[in-house]
Amino acid sequence: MSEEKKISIAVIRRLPRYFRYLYDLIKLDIKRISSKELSERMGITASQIRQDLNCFGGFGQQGYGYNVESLYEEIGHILGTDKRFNCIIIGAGNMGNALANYENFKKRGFDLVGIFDVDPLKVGTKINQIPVYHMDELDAFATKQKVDIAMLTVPNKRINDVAKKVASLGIKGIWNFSPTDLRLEGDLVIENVHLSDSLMVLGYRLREKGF
Amino acid sequence: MSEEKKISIAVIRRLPRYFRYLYDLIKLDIKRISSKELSERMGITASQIRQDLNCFGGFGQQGYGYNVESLYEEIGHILGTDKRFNCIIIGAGNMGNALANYENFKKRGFDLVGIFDVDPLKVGTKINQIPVYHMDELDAFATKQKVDIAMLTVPNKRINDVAKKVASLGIKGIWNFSPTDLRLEGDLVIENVHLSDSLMVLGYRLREKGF
DNA sequence: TAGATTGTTAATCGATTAACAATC
DNA sequence: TAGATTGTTAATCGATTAACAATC
Repeated sequence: MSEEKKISIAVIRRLPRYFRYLYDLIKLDIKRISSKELSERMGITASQIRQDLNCFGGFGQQGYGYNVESLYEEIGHILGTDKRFNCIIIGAGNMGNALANYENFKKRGFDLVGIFDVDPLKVGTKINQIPVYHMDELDAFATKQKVDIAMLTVPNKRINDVAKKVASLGIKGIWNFSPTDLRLEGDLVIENVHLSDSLMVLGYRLREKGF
Repeated sequence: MSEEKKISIAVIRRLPRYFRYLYDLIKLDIKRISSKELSERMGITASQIRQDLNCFGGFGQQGYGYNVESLYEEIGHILGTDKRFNCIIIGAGNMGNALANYENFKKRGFDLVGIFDVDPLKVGTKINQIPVYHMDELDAFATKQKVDIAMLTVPNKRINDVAKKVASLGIKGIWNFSPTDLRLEGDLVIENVHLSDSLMVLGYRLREKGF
């Protein structure tokens, strides 16, 4: 009966940022850091850093601060960079291409195992050494090989059908690049990357400032 | 001495989402909608919708609800979809390519006017009919033509220099695709799209659920 | 007019910040 | 030991939700 306190999504979304800053500190050969110093670098409060980290454990030491290397490893462990996920990309257009060529994902534990599209010109080719299959082959593929995450870069009008298909195959994670908010049965985990939304907010903030 | 109440960023970030849902309603030929109905579609509370919209004005009518078409236009106006921004892409790699081919941006008021890279094989070509210039030409380009937004898809190690350059040219908006958090002098507006962060959060949430 | 639904104020909730005792 | 800085509790702040009078 684990009595875990639920960690808020706001905290979780800050973890990759801590992870990045700690990595930079390692490269700068900095061995230890206080919440105060880190707060100045990151532009957040020291209080928030200590609160956030204490959701997961007492990684620091009074009077000393945090050991950069081991804190980096702890956060990496929390984020699961030591675990591996099998990923597929559905939609071999420009965005799918960009994702397939993004080398960092593998480093973070995300292995691209297949790319799917309906275009006969693309099917049978490879992108960054990963084969492009026809969508019709997805069922068989997902049966043979465990797929954890589907990265969806299909045209907006196809997104709902594709997402439904993905869910039906038991794939639990969706990284959605279409502007549509997916609403699916079951306990899937969906992360949206709404690029247009981000750009429109940029536009709003620019005009708000009078530019 | 305008006594405007400051609108929180949380509200602003929800606007594009309202905008999308209203567009869908128009396509469904729905003429009016109450905050209650909309809340059910969007999976948020009716209270929040009414609070959000009232930051900008009383767009509804008691006993009736909101006129879909005119609310869509109001939010579009707030988001500035009727204004135009000149944009450049710096970094003609896979992600730059994907952005250059993203047709939706123009529809939302964002005009791509140039692409910049340092690769001599790319300079002189066109991507989606937009010329690729050498980075050395950026100064002259920005002098001749007003540039509002720079979309940065350069390798991480070059991001700080490129951002500094962009800022020095008086470009006020940065859409940053590198994992680095930019810290710049002056009153720039920066929107970050940290893809790896998003993917790592997806990984965390998957493991949290036991997948 | 009666019913519906907004606009808006008040209550609640959660997240951030401040403070400080614990302790290295 | 004295100084520094954490871990953690308490206070504050802001965002979300509830409630309801205003009004179409």
